[in-house]
Amino acid sequence: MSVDAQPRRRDAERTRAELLDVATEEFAERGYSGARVDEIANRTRTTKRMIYYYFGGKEQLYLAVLERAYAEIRAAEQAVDVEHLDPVAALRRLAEVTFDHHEAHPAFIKLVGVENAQHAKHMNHVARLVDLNSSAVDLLHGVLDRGRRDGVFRDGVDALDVHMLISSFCFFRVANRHTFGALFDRDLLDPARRTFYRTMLGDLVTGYLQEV
Amino acid sequence: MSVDAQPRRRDAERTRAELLDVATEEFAERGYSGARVDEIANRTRTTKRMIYYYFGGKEQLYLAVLERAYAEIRAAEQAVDVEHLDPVAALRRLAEVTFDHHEAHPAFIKLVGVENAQHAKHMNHVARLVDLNSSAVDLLHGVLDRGRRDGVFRDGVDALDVHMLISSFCFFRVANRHTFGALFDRDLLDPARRTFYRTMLGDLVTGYLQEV
DNA sequence: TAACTAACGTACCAGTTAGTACATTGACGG
DNA sequence: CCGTCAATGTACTAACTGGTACGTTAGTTA
Repeated sequence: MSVDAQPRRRDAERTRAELLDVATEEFAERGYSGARVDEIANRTRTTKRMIYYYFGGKEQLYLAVLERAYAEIRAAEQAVDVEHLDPVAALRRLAEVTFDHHEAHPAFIKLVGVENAQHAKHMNHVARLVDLNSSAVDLLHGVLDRGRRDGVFRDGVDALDVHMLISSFCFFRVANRHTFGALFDRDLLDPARRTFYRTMLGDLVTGYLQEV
Repeated sequence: MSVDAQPRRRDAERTRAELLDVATEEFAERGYSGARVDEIANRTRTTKRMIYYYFGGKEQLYLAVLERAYAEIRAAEQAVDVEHLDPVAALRRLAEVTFDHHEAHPAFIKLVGVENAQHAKHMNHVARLVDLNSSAVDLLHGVLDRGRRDGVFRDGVDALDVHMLISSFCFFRVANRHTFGALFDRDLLDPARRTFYRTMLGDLVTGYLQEV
């Protein structure tokens, strides 16, 4: 049947990774209950049997997908060098990195939505995610502190609230793109408006930190 | 079997409404594919048969749920009297109404997420939603115009972008409550922080409209 | 009060889906 | 080159799930 009847090659790592890649797309696109293990398997070069062999079941596969997705985004954030920038520029930079990452990883955004739809019940089983994420806020905290000492930022602003502000803006733009587009006929991801929204976010955040 | 073997009462409107209510919860909680028609029916005083009798099927029931949810939120928004407030206060008021509504209607927020997960493909079949929603932005547009004439708001700010800003903040707080709580150990819906976030949103929006 | 119909209930079916029993094969150590 | 086992493939199944055929009943009207 198959034209390229390649002799079966064995590569545990590749099979595992391939399953994770396809499962990420599938869970992001169809949600947890909407995703089909058969469909995931069919889109790889291996079979459904391997999902159970490597992960144990649909739920554990989902968990592995979630864990890897979060690990990736936090790794990207950690790569940002913010020390050599003045506080205002550093804050803008952090906002922009989040902005860019959300735009570049829609599957991750969707997974966040999927996990929230399930009240984040799986996430609690992935304790190490907490460490990863708190480091993201630590970075922000440092910048705000520095800005306060320099007198360019006001007092009493919590880093976590700033993080929430940035995330909410970036998240909404990607996650609710479709209903927003349907209701208001505006594509929030239109490349022509990208720079504008990126700047708008920076203005918002720095503006908030400098309000009287 | 049934203790209260009440003689069967017939009430088409009530049966329909009950199905809609339960279906709203079910679709919001479990998503479109996660929701079960049997489960919806079991949680009402009627049977699955009635879903097909009144709505035609699972998909049409979902559509009816979506339509009603949107109609309700827009009706609430229209009730806001904004004319007698000065532009800054009016803007704050609009933001607060959105804030309150998001908090009071988590099921609606979840439905928005569910619909986006499906690329808003159902929403396009509900054309009249567009009218409802554009009126929400018209209100905002009027306030911004008035503020510009009074010289308290700067030029070049689009009402739809302000609407997006307000929505993103309110939406994130409700929709991503669970992952945010799991990762950062902060409940965004904690009543003790409610006033703070409500004020923060007002500060953000008015601050953005007054930036240099 | 008989006839009629909207409203409702029951029992079932066909297709789907997560999961598994069991057979097979490739690669590697000795 | 052979034994061994990790890795893989095939063929199922039990449970679920949306949908429906068909019968029944409450309320209304002639």
